[in-house]
Amino acid sequence: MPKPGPRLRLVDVAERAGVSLATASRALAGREGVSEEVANRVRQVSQELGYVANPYARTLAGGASSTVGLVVHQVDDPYFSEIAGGVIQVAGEQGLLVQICHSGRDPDYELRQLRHLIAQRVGIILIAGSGYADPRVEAPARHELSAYQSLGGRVAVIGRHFLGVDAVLPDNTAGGRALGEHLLGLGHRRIAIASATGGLTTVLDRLAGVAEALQRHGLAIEDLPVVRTDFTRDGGRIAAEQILREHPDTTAIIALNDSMAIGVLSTLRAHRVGVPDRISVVGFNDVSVAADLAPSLTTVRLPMTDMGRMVLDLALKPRSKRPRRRSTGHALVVRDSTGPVPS
Amino acid sequence: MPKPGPRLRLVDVAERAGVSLATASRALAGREGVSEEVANRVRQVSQELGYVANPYARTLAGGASSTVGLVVHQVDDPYFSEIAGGVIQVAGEQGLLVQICHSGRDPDYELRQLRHLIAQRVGIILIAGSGYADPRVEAPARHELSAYQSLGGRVAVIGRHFLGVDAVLPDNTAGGRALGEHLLGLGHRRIAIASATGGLTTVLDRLAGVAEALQRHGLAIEDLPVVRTDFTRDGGRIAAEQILREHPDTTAIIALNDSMAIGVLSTLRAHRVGVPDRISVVGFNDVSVAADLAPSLTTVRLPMTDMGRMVLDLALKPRSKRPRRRSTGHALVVRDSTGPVPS
DNA sequence: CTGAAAGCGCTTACAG
DNA sequence: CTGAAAGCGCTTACAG
Repeated sequence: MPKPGPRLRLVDVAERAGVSLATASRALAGREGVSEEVANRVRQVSQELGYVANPYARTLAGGASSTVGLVVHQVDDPYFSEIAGGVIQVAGEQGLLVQICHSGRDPDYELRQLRHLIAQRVGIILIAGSGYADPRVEAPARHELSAYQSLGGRVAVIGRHFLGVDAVLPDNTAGGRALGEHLLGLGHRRIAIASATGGLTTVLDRLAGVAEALQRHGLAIEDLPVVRTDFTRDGGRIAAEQILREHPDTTAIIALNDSMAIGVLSTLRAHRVGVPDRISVVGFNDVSVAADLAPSLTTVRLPMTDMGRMVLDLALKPRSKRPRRRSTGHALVVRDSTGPVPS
Repeated sequence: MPKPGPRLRLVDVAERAGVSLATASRALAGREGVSEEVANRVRQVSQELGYVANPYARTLAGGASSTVGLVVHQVDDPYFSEIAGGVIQVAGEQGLLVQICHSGRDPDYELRQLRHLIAQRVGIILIAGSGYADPRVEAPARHELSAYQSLGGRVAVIGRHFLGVDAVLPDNTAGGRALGEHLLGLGHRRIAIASATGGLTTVLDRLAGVAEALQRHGLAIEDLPVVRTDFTRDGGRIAAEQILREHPDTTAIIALNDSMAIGVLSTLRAHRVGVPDRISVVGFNDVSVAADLAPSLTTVRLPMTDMGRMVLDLALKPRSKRPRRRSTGHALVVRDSTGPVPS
């Protein structure tokens, strides 16, 4: 493994500016106790020389760590890559670097990644993946992160976690309700749900929203087929196959995210089932390709890029007494994959 | 910005193992000059205590930097997010952390990111975006990187660059040829090309491949309409609109990547132009959604995830006298978006 | 407001 | 094979 080489140091800047190391350090850090005049001179010299502090030395000496660790389930899932895009934007504006790692939707692996990030002394940790419905699953991570925070680390998450930290909360329940209302409004009653494993709060919340909508129409979600696979296109395919097989009279399928919806559409196409003529399909998230599918996908839009920006913004604020919460808002986007129930 | 807190230090491990700091350091680094017995004891103690070296101290002291910087045009472009996925996999296996930054397809911005990465003293720099056809565009980056390498940094890239570094070369020309042959074999002659700006080597190489195929059939690419927009869905839409307007007799459209092809398909659908009945469409890359479009997309598959793995593998090897080159291979994937020329 | 000095936690010549 | 010591490039009390 290579090592970084010699470069311009702070002493060089200090010498050129005719001040001591300490003064140069204070001037560049923008700390108090340096006359405006001297501070300006130092900054100017630093500029001219193109000085950039060695982050290893700075951090070791007790200064700020300028890197943020971002944990996603999988970067090549568009939901996460859009979030990552938002995080990277803000980081770029702030001169921070973003380290991305995968959790692979596995709490143990995620814990290991967290520990690695902490051991690497990143200054900020962002978790973008869904929380787990069972608080015990997150207990080890919670402890790890609270120790990290008590040492000055900052943590913020996307989704409903049991981590006791600042959070950006996607409008999952309201979005689920909107989807349910939309389909019910079109007359659908035989609705099937392509869901991911029940262990995730994202899944529970979206389902809860759907259940609310059903309830208003005197229906119970318990009476609907809910097929649990996972949040991928393959998961959607498997779910659709099962729904077609076991519930052939289904007129609408709610996929709990767009990837699954894509898999559902693909399977329906393979079976020559017309969408939305025979079955309407909805997704969740509005990943950018959703508009370009055929038929284009009715879904709930979550502002993923903004969510990425928001979560880093939260972490950039000093820690508050009680965890902050920010809701994302959502929008039902009606496209061509839904239509009135076939008569 | 938070600072990392106190943690287990190497002295603690050394004390517990009853050896000096120096010996402990050598033992854990696996260097020579420590008896097997002592080394094992130190490693064991380190394990038990869960010691992880402070990377800032280690790097500052002249040790290895264990972070790799990855520059992509845009993480939320599936081509790049799949590559990033591969890089992150290998990094995870090696205990390395990956810092991702955007170049935004802007050479100046890219240069700034590169400088930032170098200033941050990452040990490895990976560039995933296309090279520029004009070597002068990359000259500043080339100088920056060669200084970086002479100080021990490692660099590897994906694509045809003028950077004098190890490279993974996507099979762009051969892929373009395959696409051309496929369409020509189906009888198409009035082929239009939805291309990105000519400044990128990726574009030139893919076009060169198409040109070769045409030539074998006695045709010249100069006689075909080549619309230059950019490598996005919107670029594809704009190109398709222009092609429909100015070359209404076109029977096949080659989009130079899948994102553009998605835009092309979307526009053709909006105009109720049958695919492939009236116009065949092909893309390039085979991003995962390509198989799920309607109609599913005929395209050239590039092993993006593997490319990510390969490029980091290259960088992990010691620098060689002359830059290494690895070709990726490709595969023509024929799906439903192409068919015989309409009679 | 400014500077000399200690210290952050490692690695690596330099002695032995 | 092993250890004492210097040094990496910063920041931050501590004096003045």
